[in-house]
Amino acid sequence: MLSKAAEYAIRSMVYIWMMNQQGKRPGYRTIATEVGSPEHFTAKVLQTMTRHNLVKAGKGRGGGFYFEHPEEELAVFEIIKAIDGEKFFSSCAFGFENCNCSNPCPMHDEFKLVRDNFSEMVIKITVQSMAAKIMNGSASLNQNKIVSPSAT
Amino acid sequence: MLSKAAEYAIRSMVYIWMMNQQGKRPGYRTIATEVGSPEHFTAKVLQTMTRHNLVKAGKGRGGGFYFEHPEEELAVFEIIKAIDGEKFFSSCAFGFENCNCSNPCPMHDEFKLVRDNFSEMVIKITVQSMAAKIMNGSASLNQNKIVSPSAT
DNA sequence: AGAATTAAGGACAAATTTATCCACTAAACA
DNA sequence: TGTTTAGTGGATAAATTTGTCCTTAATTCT
Repeated sequence: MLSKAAEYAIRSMVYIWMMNQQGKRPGYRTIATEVGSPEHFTAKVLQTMTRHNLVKAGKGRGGGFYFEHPEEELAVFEIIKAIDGEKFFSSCAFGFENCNCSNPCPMHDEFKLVRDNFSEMVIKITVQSMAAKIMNGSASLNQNKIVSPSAT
Repeated sequence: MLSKAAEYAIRSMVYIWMMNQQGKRPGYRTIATEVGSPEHFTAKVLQTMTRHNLVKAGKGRGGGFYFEHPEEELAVFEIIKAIDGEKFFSSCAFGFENCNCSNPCPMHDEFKLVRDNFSEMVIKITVQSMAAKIMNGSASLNQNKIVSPSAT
């Protein structure tokens, strides 16, 4: 499971990208509200994003977050690495510090498959591909925003 | 990534099973030393195991931990569930509380594959299958116990 | 029964992650 | 230049996970 920080980062980045498409640069308050994350913690997480140059931040009036090159695909992989480092992609289910083929834990081979599977997934999924799903209605950005047709 | 508690639990259970095969019932002190986990925390983790009836504990002299039915395969799945609950098997990478096919997050389909992959893995891997690997030398129980042929 | 041994359980402490607050800086605009 | 707006960075707090300690209960052996 990803950390809360990583989850918020991913959601925020998708939201920023979508708003940029509409010519808007959302601030962290708006972002937090829209993706359903704690405001100040989201600000911190976005600082990490800007420090890693995954997104730009403009200060002052008319500022907010934006992608310098929105057409360049940004993989979830990069976001996770910026927040949590590489640990997800090299961790051992048995808890070995240095689990590898030459000194494997008893789950190494099998767990490596799962891990590599996960890596492939987060490399393949991008901010753009997620935004596309949200925009065509096949996925949502914020769970609290369910549009129930039979709501009272 | 699993919690430390889950990692220690898995390692401990394999160790207990292997010692039982030799007619021994290790105590938590021995277990902690042998699997390289913090002594008292390991005791706590083993309490969880006994409460879930995954292993038995005998008090007093000659006591220690043991499997009542060592021939019954015990999947890692059961150990993880006892420690961390089901969250690993239903969690959402995007952070949705209730992510499902009818209201999916933008990573749902892909992440579900990874998750199911992981579930299959931990159902397939058992205490016995891991012990077998350790006993035939194709895996180790404790990373610090590397037997280097060229050691000084 | 008494001593020794071993797990159980509760209280507590340290470390990490998650979350909040505030003073500061940079930018835009009047 | 001054005011407003918006991100930055440091300090702090709350919550959770990880780890320790100590007393009690159960069991065995003498």
